[in-house]
Amino acid sequence: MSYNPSEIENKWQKIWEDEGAFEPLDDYSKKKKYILSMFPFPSGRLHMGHVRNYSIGDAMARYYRKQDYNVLHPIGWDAFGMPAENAAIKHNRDPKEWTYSNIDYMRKELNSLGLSFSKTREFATCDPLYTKWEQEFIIKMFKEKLLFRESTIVNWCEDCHTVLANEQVEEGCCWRCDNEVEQKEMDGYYLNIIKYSDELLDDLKLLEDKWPSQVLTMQKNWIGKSQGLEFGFKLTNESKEKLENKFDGFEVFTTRPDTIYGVTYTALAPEHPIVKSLIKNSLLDEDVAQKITEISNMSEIERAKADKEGYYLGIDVTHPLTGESIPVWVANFVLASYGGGAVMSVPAHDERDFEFATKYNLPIKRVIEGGDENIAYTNEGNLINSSKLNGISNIKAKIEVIKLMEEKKLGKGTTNFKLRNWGISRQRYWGAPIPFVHCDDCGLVAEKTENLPITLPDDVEITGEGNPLDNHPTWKHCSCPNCGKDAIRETDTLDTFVQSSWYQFRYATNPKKWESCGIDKEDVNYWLGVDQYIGGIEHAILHLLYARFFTKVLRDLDYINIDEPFEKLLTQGMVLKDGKKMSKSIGNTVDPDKLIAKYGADTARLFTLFAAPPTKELEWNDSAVEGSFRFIKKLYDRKNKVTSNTLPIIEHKSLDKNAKEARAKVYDALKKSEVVYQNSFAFNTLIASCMEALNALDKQDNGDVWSEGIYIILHLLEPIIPHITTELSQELFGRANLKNSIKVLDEVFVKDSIVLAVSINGKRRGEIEVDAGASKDEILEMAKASVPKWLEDKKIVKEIVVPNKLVNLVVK
RNA sequence: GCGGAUGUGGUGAAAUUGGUAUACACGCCAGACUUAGGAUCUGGUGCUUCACAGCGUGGAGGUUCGAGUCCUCUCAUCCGCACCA
Repeated sequence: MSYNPSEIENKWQKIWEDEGAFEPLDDYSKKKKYILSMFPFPSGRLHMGHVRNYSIGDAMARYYRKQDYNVLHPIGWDAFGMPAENAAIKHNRDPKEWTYSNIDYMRKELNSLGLSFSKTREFATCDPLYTKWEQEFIIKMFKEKLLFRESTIVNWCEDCHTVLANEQVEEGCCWRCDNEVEQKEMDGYYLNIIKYSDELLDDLKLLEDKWPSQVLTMQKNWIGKSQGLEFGFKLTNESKEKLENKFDGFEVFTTRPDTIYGVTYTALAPEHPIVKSLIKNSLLDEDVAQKITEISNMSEIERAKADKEGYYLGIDVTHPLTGESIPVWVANFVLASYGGGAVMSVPAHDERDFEFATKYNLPIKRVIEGGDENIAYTNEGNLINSSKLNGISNIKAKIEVIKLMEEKKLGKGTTNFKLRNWGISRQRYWGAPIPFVHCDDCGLVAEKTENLPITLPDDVEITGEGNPLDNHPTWKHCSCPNCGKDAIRETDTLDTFVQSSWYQFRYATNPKKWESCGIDKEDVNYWLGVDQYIGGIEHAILHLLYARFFTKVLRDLDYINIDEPFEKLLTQGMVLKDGKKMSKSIGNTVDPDKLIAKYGADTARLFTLFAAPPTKELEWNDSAVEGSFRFIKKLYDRKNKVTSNTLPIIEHKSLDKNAKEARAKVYDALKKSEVVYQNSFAFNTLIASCMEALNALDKQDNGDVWSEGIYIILHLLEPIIPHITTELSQELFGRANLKNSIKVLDEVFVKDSIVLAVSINGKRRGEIEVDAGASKDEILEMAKASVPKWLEDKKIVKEIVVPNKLVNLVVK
C-alpha cells in the first residue's frame, strides 16, 4: 500500500481529538514546560509564517511531552483590531461575525496541520469574559495611579482614524497602514511605563543568552537611558516682563554638563509653552509666528528630514554660572517630548548646535581642548575657558559640574529616558471598551467592578467616519457609578496590545476558574515563565516590551509573583519566495491549505523545518518540498524492513561493517536530538542526520538493525512529522517508541579501525586506516609510508597526531 | 550617524575544543526500468587542468604544525533606531 497522507492525517487528528491527547495535567508536582507560539490575529486564512511558527513550537511541545513533562501548549486568538472594522466598512460585515467565522475557519486549518494544542484553553481576546478581567486590571491600575488621562501631543493616523503609541510609529508612518502620522494634541489614557524604565532595562540582564541579543539591544535602545544634569535657565527681568511674568525660566537636560561654560544660546521646541505664549500674545513678528506654526504642523519624519531652522524669540536667559545673558531661540530640531522640550546649546562641542550656530551666526565658544576649529569637537580633552575647572579632564568635569550645580542648588544630576508613556486609547469600535465614565460632578470615574464587562453594542454603524461608539445614539449615555447622575461613558477602546500583554497568564489559569478570576496566582506560579516563546522579530519592541511591562505591573498589583513573562525567546525568520517576503500584493504567496491537500501536513512541516534553521529566513522552493515528500514516502516504504516489534537487543560485534555503520548513524542522530530539541533548535541538522541514518540503513540488510533504526528514527521525527511517525509506530511497535526517551548506546560508536587523514604542512595528502588500539609510533610509521612522494628529499621537523582525526607532518 | 547581525558550491545549507571544508537536500549530468514520465532506482557533480597538480568559506594581513572557526583592518548586504541634547 502506498503512502496516503490525507487518510493517515485525518485518522490521527481524529484519534488525538478523541483522546484529548494534548491537555495539560492539573498535577503540579510534575515537571513542566510551557511552550508558546505567538497567537495569531484571525485575519481569515493561515499563511506560511504561521505554519513555520507553529511547526517550531509544536516540535518543542511534542518533544517535551515525550520526555514526560507536563506540557502547556495553548492557542488562542488576538481578535480585536482594525481589520475587522475594515471588513465592516468594505464588505458590510459585522466585525464580531467576521472575527468569529474567521476563527472557525483558521481553527480547522491549524487542526489540519496536526498541531498539539490544548483544546480546552482556547479563547479569543474579544470574548466578553476576557474583556471583563482586562477591564478589572485597568481599573486597578487607575486606582493605583499607574493609569491616567491627560492631554498631550499624540501620533494620529488619519487613515485608521486613531491615536498610535510611539512604538506603533515606524519611520514616521503608521505600523498598520503605512500612512504618514500627524502630531495632534488630544486627551488620552496612558499607562505609566516610564515608572518601570529602570526595571525594564535592568531586567534585560536576566534575559541575556536566553533572548536574541538583537532584541535585547533594541529594547535597551528604545528605553534609551542617559545620565546627565538637569538645571534651570532664569529669564532676564526684561524678558520676564515681556512674558507678563507668566514664566520664570525653563528647565533643560544635558548629558554634557562638562561643556556648560560653552553655552552660547538656548533652544526651545516649537511646542514649548513659552513659544506658544509668545505666539498667542502676538509678541513675535507675524511671519516668524507663521513659520513656527508651520514647523509645529510638520510630522516628525518631515522635521527629521528638514534642514535646521530656527528663530530668535526676542527673549534672553542668564547663564547660571557666568551670569552672562544668553539668547533664547526656537529650533525645529528640538523635540518637545524629550528633556522638557528645551536644550542648552554648545556649538563648539555638539554637531547639531554647531550647524545651527554656523547658519545663524551665533557665537561658538570652545571649552575643551583638541580637534579642528572648523567642526564641532565631540571627543575627550581638558577644559579651557571654564573658570575654576580649567585644566581638568572633561570626564572628571562632568561629575564636578553636577556637584557644583547641586551645591549651589541650581540643578541636579538626573537620568532621562527616551521611553514615553504608553498611550492606550484608540478611537475605534472593535476593541475592549475603556471602563470609565465622565461625570460633570465627579470627573473621571471608574466603572463598578460588578458592572463588568462593559461590552460593545451590537447595533453599530461602521462607516469609517469618526468613532462608531461615539456616534452610537444611546450606548454612551449612562449613570455615574459614583453619584448616579446622568453621565457619559468613555467611547475610546483599548489598544489591542493590552490584550496580548497578559494572555500568557490567562492560558496558564485553569479554565475551570475563568469565570471566577482573570489570573490564578497558583496556576501561574506553576506554569510561568513561558519556557519557550516563539514569534516574529517584528515584535522585538512592541508586544515584547508591553508584555514585560504588564507582567511587572500585575506583579505589583499582586496578581502574580513573577518578574519576566518569557524565559526564552526564539525569533523565527521570515518566509520568502523569490527573495521577497510573501505577500498578497506581490502575489508570491503559498497557500498552506493547497500545500496540505497536495502533500499532507507532514511534508509541509518537514520542509519548513528542514529548509533553514528557524531563526533564519526561509526561501520557499517547490522542488525542495517534493524532496521532503520523497523522504517521507521512503520512510513509509521501509516499514517492510522491520522484523521486530520491540527494540531488539543487538550484539554489535557480530555485525558486518555496513550494519555497524548504520547503527552508528542512527545513534548519532539520537545523540544529536537532545541538543537540537533543547538548545540549538537546528531541526534542519537533526532531519539531515535522520536522512543519513536511513541512507546508511539502506546499505545493509540486517533485520534487527533495521528494526532498531526505524524504532529510533520514528521516535526522533515524531515531533516534526507526527502523523506518519505515529501511524508507523502504531503498526510496527504499538507506539511504544513514542512514550519515553531512548538511551544512547555508547558501544555503537566504538570502532575496530579508524581512518586518519595524513597531511603535510597542513595540506591533506592521503589517508590511512589504523587499528583502534594503534600506538602513536605505529600511526606515524604508517602515515609516513602512505605519502612517500611528499617526503622525498625532505626533512620532517615536526610530527603531530590528533587522535581519531589526523596526522600532520611538518617538512622542510 | 548610532546599534545589531550576516557573507561558505548553480541553490537551501552542514562543519564539538582551531584538526580531512561543502554533510543532508534541491538542481544538473549520465544510466537502468518503463508505452510514457514531472514516478522509481543507480552512479556522478566546488573551480582550473588531458594529467601531475594548483586554487578554493566576501577581501587584505596576522597568530598557529594546522584557521570557515581566533585577532587586526577592510568591503558588501540586511535589519533596527534615527536630530534623544
